[in-house]
Amino acid sequence: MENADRLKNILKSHNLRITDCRLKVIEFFLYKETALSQGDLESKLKQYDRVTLYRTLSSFLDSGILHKIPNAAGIATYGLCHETCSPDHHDHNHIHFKCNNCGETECLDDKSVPPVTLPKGYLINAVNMIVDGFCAKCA
Amino acid sequence: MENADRLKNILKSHNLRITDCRLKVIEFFLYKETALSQGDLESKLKQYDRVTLYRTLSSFLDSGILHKIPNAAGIATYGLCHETCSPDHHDHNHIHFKCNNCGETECLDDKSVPPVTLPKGYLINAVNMIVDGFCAKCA
DNA sequence: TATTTATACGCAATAAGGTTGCATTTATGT
DNA sequence: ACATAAATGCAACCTTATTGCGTATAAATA
Repeated sequence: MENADRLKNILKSHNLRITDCRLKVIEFFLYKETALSQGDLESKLKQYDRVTLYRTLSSFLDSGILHKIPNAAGIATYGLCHETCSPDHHDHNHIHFKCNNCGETECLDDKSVPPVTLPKGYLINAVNMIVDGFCAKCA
Repeated sequence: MENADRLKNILKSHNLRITDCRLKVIEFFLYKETALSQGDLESKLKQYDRVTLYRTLSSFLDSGILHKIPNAAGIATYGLCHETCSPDHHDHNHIHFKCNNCGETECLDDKSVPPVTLPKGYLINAVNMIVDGFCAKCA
């Protein structure tokens, strides 16, 4: 099946070994289309150890498959990167949206973050925008 | 001393009892002028129990003295609210800046978040912007 | 000012998230 | 098929987050 090949190619292109756990995690992200925390993975992929999932997320973060999404809850959440991201260069300019009803966080890939200026002397590395409210399904 | 009165008035105006711990916590926020986590408070205000500090932060959050600042680290951090904030209505439109060198997060009260538009069907409650890079001191 | 009472505090305990070390298993290059 | 570097699972530990409960105390009231 070509879908399986697609998943494998994502790993290959990021120089990661192909393992069941990694394939399942990527598949889950692609299926959900929302930001996920380690807890989300643990409850859905019970066949894998907490630590394995933790290290899977870490390796995906390092290799540019996932990016961390800031939130106020104090729980690390992750979103899928664009194809254009690599370990040394993340290129994210989209808005993150958190729904206060269903609790899901999603990457609005079509919505780019407006330019900002900072006070004199500040150097900008990256800009993150998190909007909360009600998503299209919950509004 | 009038400074003490200022601190007490902040508590009074938010309908909170005046206690040593609460005064010290507010004083610390005013002094630091940066966002703080519970861990920051614990290491500086060792005379109070962790739980007391935890509940102090909670009550300040509920009463509108503090607001939570999203971050990618997975640790809850808090910033002082404007005078205009109340329990039922937070009015924040400033940019948060996280320095990748000194690690401090600050509220750039003078810098307002640019307006954003979302896809059809979305309802916006609040917009949070976190910029990271190097602050004026570390650049 | 003394008394009452609702609230805050400190301690103990627990849950959950995050992280590391190590022995075993497995993916992949030869 | 074999060798080896990497991934996994388990145990363990640390930090942060959170609740219950008895005691202490701020502030309302008499």
